[in-house]
Amino acid sequence: MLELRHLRTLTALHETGSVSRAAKRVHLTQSALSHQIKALQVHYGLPIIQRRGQSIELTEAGKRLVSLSGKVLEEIQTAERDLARISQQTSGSLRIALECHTCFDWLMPIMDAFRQHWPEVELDLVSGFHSDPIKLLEEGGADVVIGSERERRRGIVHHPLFRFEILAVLAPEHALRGKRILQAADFTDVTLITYPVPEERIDLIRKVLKPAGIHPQRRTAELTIAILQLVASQRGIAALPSWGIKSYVDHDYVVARRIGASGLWSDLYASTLKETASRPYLRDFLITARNACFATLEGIVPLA
Amino acid sequence: MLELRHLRTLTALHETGSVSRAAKRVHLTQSALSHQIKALQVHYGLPIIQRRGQSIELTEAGKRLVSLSGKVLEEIQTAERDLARISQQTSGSLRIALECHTCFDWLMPIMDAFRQHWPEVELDLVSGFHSDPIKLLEEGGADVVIGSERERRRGIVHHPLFRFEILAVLAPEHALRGKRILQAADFTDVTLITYPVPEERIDLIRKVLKPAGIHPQRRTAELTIAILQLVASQRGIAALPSWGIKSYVDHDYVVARRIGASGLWSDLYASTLKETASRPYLRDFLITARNACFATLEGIVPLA
DNA sequence: TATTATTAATGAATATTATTCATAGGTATG
DNA sequence: CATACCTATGAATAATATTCATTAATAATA
Repeated sequence: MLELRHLRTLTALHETGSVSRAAKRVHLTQSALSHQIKALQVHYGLPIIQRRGQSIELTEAGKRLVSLSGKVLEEIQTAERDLARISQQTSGSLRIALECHTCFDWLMPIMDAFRQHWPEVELDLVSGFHSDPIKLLEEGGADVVIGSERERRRGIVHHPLFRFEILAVLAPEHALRGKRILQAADFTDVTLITYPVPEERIDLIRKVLKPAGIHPQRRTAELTIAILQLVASQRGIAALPSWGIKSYVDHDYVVARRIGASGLWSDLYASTLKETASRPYLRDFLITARNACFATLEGIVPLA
Repeated sequence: MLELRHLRTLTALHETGSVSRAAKRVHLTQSALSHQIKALQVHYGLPIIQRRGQSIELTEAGKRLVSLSGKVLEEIQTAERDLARISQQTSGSLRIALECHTCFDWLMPIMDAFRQHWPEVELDLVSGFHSDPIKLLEEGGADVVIGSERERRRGIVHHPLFRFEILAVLAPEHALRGKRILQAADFTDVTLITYPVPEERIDLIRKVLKPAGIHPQRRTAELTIAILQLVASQRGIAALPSWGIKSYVDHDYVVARRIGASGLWSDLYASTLKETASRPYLRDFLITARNACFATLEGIVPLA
């Protein structure tokens, strides 16, 4: 018999186009999903997915179920928001401090949706840079910090968002374009174009260049698009999340290269005080954020 | 985590107003439902139901979930109809033969809904009386017979619908009104008002009066309301399903009395040929019919 | 008012079912 | 042609839902 678990699987399947990726998304094994799919197909006497070589494709029946799933899961979320409202603790503030510049891109639409769902909650972005953002939480200057730290600290909870890859971005005519993978040494004589944040905040420098003793020149820009313009016009190399540059790469405005053999990856967490973590609107924010990210950002991977 | 099973339980709970009755409806034990409810309440940190003496009441949270359930289950049914259409076998005929006169009352709205959901299926009522309605199926004169027989016959499947009680209906001033329960002997000198069908088709006669050797006078009428008019004007007693007369009893137009200590009950089945039974639109018809009946008719009980 | 019949809640035992593990076979890629 | 992916599958295991047995509470009945 059909259960919500199946619907959740279906959407994951639809969004990832692969059983194993979908499995990661719903925190199960590939085998579990395979069995689920099998059961559904037997139950309805219809194929739900179809192997397309390496990946899979949803059949007509599968797509119909995905559309069902979309509606149903959304209705459930709305209902659960109402339940949260019934149980009170529904008003409060959600001031978000962003450690990661590019996160603006995906955060905006989520914030818009959130404002609609939780009109009673005061939603804000905390601007400016903060050397110790976690301290902000403790001092009450913010309610959530979105960043990549996961330092264990009592009273603080780090909610995993996702893992993403940071790629080097070069002009299509750049001398290094021939290399499939860039190593630390390749950055010796280049100018690095970054957001205007301290060095410790830039993963490429902290995790790759500094350990290798390399200190390239830096030039900063506020906006992602500005950074890409500088890159395209040969002023230097940038290191940006794969999902932030996809459309530019697809249009050959710039090219992207992996950094190091297994790539440079970064994990994103939403950190809150323990007490904030239990607030229903915060939980809803996290669920929505994760869903939206997995639905829109390509190439990201779920975290434990 | 919320699953469809919980939603199905919730609606049953809502429609029956009792955990044990709801349990029967979804073919589980009372204990199972009690555990489900507990789990939900823990999960949402909210009470879902509230004891009101003997029976229960849904809390605000519970009602919200019921409304969710309604929407969701309906969407699922629509989706499953679409799946059936995808898998073909979607057209055909559904000619219904009615053994039970009163069934018109609940069947009509169901047929209307069915026509909308399955425009390709030819839907009809087979009129007239048939001494052996099952024969109709075998001869291809009908696709479903709704009646109370459950004679085992190869190639025929009997799908249980529900069990209902047949009550004696009297005028409020009738001499027998003082008795809580009527026995066979009470019918000795009364006129029985029935639909114009053979005696073998009238449960009261077949199961109660004939075994007791009592043969009361009969007078017939085509419509339920006509029968009730005759009863109200003291022309005799009728025996009708409890759900068919409820509103008349509530308005004191007539009074209803149980027949025999444990009541006179009748089971309703929808019988089809084995091959017809597997058609998706037939399955959908059965599910819809059962749901609609349990939602509208009071005092009916699920069958195995 | 005592008695009986119902009804719901609960903990422990059981049955069922989902999930994982281990593995095999298929398909791209270099 | 080897390697790295992917999916499918049967058996073993883990998880969980359900039942069983019992208690407490409430309503109906004598």
